[in-house]
Amino acid sequence: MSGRDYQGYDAVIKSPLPGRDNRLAIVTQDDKLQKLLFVSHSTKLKQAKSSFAKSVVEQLEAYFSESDIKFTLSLGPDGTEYQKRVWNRLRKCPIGKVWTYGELARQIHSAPRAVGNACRRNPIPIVVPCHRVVSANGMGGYAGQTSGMYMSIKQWLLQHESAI
DNA sequence: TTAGGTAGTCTCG
DNA sequence: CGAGACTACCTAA
Repeated sequence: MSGRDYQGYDAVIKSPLPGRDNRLAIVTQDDKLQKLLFVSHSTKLKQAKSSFAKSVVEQLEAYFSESDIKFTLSLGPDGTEYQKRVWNRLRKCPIGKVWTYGELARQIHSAPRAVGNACRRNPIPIVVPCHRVVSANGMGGYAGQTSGMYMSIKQWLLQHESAI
């Protein structure tokens, strides 16, 4: 078990996402959301440990039930300057809208491949909506994969948001 | 369909 | 550091 084990999580909740990794583990630091991880359905659930973690839980649950809520959480992801530039820009992508890697790249004067690299390392999926970035011809990837369970999650999220 | 271009990051040495 | 490899890509031919 490398990195944090589940005891390091500030909360673990159930989600309606498809697949085995349908629980969400929340990691905060100094009242900022630092990571959101897809963890296995066998991971122990955990009550929010702080009032900030509780508001993360509430907003996620609202998102799953209504799909068009806007997250108002301060974020503190670890990453390079460039990665944070990509993630910050991505937060401006409205619900129900989809950008291509190329479109996002033009907005920040970069290149599509580099954008894909940064999205791949997004530590806060859903809240930083990397599922809204697709390729010009296909779906792109999600959570580092281009097929499999995480792509199903990406599709689920897009479908959820288009069904407003 | 593929070749070549792109920007950022990672891995060796 | 430096070269080379590796991407959740894109465009032109």
